[in-house]
Amino acid sequence: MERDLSTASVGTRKRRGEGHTRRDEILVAARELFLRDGYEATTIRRIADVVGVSAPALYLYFKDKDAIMLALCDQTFRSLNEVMDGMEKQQLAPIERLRRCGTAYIRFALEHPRQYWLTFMSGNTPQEIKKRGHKPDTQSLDPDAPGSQGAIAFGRLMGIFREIENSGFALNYPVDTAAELVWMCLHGLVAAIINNPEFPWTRRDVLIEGMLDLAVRGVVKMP
Amino acid sequence: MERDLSTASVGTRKRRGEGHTRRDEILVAARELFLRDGYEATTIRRIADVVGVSAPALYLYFKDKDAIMLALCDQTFRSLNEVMDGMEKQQLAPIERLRRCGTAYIRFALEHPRQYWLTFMSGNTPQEIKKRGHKPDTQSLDPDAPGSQGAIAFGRLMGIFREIENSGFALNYPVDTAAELVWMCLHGLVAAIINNPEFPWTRRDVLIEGMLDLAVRGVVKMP
DNA sequence: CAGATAACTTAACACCGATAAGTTATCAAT
DNA sequence: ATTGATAACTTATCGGTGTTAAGTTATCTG
Repeated sequence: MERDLSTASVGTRKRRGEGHTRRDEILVAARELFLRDGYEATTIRRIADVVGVSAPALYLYFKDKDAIMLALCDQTFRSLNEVMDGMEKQQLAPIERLRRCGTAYIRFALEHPRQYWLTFMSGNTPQEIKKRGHKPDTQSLDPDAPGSQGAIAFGRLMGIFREIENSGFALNYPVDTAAELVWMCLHGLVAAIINNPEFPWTRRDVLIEGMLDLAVRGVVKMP
Repeated sequence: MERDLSTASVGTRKRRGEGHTRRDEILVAARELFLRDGYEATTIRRIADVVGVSAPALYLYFKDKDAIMLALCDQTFRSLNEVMDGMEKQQLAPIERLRRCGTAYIRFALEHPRQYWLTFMSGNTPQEIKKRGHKPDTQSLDPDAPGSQGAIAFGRLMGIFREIENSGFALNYPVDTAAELVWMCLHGLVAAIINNPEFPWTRRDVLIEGMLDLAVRGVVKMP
């Protein structure tokens, strides 16, 4: 019924050193299925079917189902970080940068709701992310450690607030508090939408713009 | 190892008209297990064990596992609504009422974090809650219909904004959008704290007060 | 050509939510 | 007091899940 996710050259066993290519095939298949059918409905066996391999074979490359999801999250957030990188290279007034980064953050979350849910809302967030403080020493994180990309993205958002402070804007709160409040606003928006996608929210773009206005206006003292 | 959730008089079959008491027993047991072990780890069989009946017996009282969850969510909402009711009886300036309701909401969430998580953040919220619209005509809802309590709670929030508008304040957004934005702010705050309790947040009371300020100031046009 | 071993498969386990079909206790009416 | 209906259950089972153990096969190295 949906056997169109077929991979080229099925039934072939990988040669000696080529296991990692199979790993990549698994990730490609898993991403497709997770996005199409959701986490619960995507089973190990189905992923294996698409790859063209038996179910236990996946355990050669991943510890368990969650590890596959985690790897996908990392890939996803890596791309968010690239977007943020691009934003950081542009020369912008810091407030404008905040708005754009906020928009990018929200957009990204809404475009990858499951990954966002898993890394920021599941409560199963790997401890490495949780314990690692914010003011997160972006440099000190191993960017290849699974689960670290989410923390890096988060840290980058926080960095913008330091920049705002350094460029002489008056804030209604200490930077830390301001950053936390604004992030909580953005997170609240995407969390609500992601968790209740069928809810008849008012127009999404209005909500996004409104929340950004509300957050910036609430935190930055406007002259 | 944890057989201390035992119900009094196990092994007894209910008399003819008393099925509903069994239903309540199931809900008590389910709540305890869901809160302690989470949604996935709480199985039909385990609930049945605690209640002291066989697993299929639960299907006499609930359509499926989600229906149990739905009933529990409703109970939680109901108690939140009772708190809100108390707030509505006091005569207050509408903006002050908004602030107090917000505070009550946050306090409720932080005092019952697991229940809050289960109801608002688990992602397992049954579909009936999701589908039910807001703009909910509070009167026209049957408060006993499963899933209606959430809509009632939301409707109450919108009512406050209508009240604010009627008493001569201008809003930056239509009432429904305003209500959504403010709720998202509050939800973002409690969601962040609940999900990352170990995170080195700045002072909690400052965050709460700050978020309320930010939300009210962002939505109500101040003269 | 002979191990060694990476890359797999088959079989199975313990569990899950859910259903079908049978059983038992309790009631109302005779 | 007996009967019959039926509410309140139980047992057996289904098709599925994630995961593991143990065996197989193909490829590379010496």
